[in-house]
Amino acid sequence: MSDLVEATGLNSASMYKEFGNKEGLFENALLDYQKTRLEPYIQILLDRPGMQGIEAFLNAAVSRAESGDYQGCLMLNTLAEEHSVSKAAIRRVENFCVKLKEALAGAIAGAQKEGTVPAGKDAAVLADFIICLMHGMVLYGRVDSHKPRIAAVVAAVKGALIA
Amino acid sequence: MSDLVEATGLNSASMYKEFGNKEGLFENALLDYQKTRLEPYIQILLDRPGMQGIEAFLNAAVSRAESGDYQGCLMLNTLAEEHSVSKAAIRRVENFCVKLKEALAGAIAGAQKEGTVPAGKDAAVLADFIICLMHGMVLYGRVDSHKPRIAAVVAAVKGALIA
DNA sequence: CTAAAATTAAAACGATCGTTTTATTATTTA
DNA sequence: TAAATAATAAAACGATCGTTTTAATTTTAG
Repeated sequence: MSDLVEATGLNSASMYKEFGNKEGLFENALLDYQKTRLEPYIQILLDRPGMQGIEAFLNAAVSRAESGDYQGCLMLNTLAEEHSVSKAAIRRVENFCVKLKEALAGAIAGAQKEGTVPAGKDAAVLADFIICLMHGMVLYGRVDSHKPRIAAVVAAVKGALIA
Repeated sequence: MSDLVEATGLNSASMYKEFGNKEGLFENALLDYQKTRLEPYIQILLDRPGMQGIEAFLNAAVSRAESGDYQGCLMLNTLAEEHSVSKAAIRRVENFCVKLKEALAGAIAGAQKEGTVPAGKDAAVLADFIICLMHGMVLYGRVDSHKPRIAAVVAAVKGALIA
């Protein structure tokens, strides 16, 4: 909170009046982050539910992670530090993951209708696989710069989809 | 520290005498965890550097994660909560990941000599891919029970290896 | 312009945390 | 057994943290 007071120039009393407490403020920030930063990526999948949308989604996520000012994903960092955030914040992460998984599974199902993904595959399993890899990139990416790894991982995702 | 005093029945002064401070104690615990809990899995890869060893490694990791008393991996949870542990602890995680990656890449190279993995693949990239997925399972597994997912992810790993 | 409401700065609060100290008790060593 | 060493319980420390209060200042409304 003292960091926020310093960084925002706001008064602590003002923030407590607006958000109730530290947890409320964080939950509010996390929701805003989801709506403004993350849901546009989901929208790509909803707008183009097929292989084209999936590729656009992956490319957008990758170029985001590769951009110079990328500081990490607030949503997944919240999950990583699960035990020091509120239950409501974790529920928000879960809610987001479900949303993403549904959008991805829908796009994969669309790709199956197009014929770009084999019909025999389970779209939900593939979606989980992709999300699992994205989580892995967040966590394993902390070990050292994951930038050289991203391309290989994306290639693996596409390979898993079409193989 | 107060939790440890309660849980161990030891005196705080004794712990400070033995380990210096909280960080030192944690680093010691993490090293012990690596040596006793994690390195046996690496040893599987070193003992049998081929597809057989890789499968044994994956099966061991999976059955560990699926066992009822599994509480999560201290090594990867340390990475997840990066900002609240010491730099030395993070260095330990990095050191471990490098060790694991080398063992995995060596086993994959062995599998390539056997012919069970296509010779054209980059063993280091495949190793990174597997480790990335394991990290993902740790993090994404927090969203809800990942047990139903594990089998699918392992299948994806094997598919990526032999495809 | 004046009164009410909101915002601010700054201090203070109680709680917790990592750590140290003190005095006592148990263990080892010679 | 006596002396030295180690371990213990318990209190106390300074620092930090989330939060509230107080009093002054600014903004808004009538």
